[in-house]
Amino acid sequence: MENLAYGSRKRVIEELAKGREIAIQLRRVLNEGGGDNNNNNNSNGSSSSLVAVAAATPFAEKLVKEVLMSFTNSLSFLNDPACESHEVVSDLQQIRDTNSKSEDSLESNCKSSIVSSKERRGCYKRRKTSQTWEKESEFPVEDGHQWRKYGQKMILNAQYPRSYYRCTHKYDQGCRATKQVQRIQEDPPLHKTTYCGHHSCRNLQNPEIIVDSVSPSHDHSSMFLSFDNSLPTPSKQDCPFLSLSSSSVKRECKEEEEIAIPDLPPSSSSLNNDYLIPSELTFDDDSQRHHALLSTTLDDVSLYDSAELDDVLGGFLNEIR
DNA sequence: TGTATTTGACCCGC
DNA sequence: GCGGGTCAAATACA
Repeated sequence: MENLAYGSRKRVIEELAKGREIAIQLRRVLNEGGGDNNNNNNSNGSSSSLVAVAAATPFAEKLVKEVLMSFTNSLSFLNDPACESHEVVSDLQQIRDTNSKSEDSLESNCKSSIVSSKERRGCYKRRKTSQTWEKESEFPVEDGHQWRKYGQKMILNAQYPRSYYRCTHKYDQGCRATKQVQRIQEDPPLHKTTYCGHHSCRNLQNPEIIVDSVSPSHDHSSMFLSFDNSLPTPSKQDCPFLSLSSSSVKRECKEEEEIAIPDLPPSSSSLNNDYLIPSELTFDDDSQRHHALLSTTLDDVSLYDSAELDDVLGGFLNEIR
């Protein structure tokens, strides 16, 4: 964010602020419409709240649509090549190219294109420091993704070896996500997991949306989202990037659910369809839970219960500022 | 037999 | 030159 030109940065802040205000309105609407289930547990509460929710839904949809529009605009501003960090461009470009060029890049990264398999050992282009974030937990965290261990090393001044994992779909889907797990201490056991890069793969094992992030104490530059693109791509009628549709999507509430600023798609000028940012709005009236789902053909971002929107957007603003 | 893990070698950034 | 990240052959496992 530090690299943002002042004008674009201002616009981003304005858009996010606008989105936040709209989200606050939305929260009120949803709460008034029966979002507060705890107060509607009497015999008539459920049906009446459903009616209220149904009545409020069109307006709520409109509000959420505006929220999503704001986010989309913000993203498009951030996609301005002048604003986008070199790092992200490079990283995403590599992701984009991976599927079609994985073999080529492997070769091109070698000093010699004609080498034996034995000589190719260790022939790779080490990624420059990319966006990372860390989690500490008593046990290595189950984050819903499939990982394959590809290395382990003793680290200087570290008591325990560090394990290296890559996404199982590195080769079949070109996913470049990796993580490192290192035990920090024995008793009580404590592991630090460092994630590097985000998943561009479909997570077939666990289709639910996983949001990886950092605690507030972490540097915001390392904030990241982990996405899942297993959901259908909505149309893009409402704006070049945005559309609304309806489906039923439920999200499991996880203990460590956090929302983070996603890394950005390539600049809009170079966008191909894979990187457009449509969005999807979901209202699950039956369960009286409200969700808005932002999805991209590459990634999906899920939001939430209405009460979370304020926090989420407020967090975005704080991060920007 | 196919897949995952282990482990030493290799390469790159600092 | 050193330390850390990745590769890939060898090995383990289901």
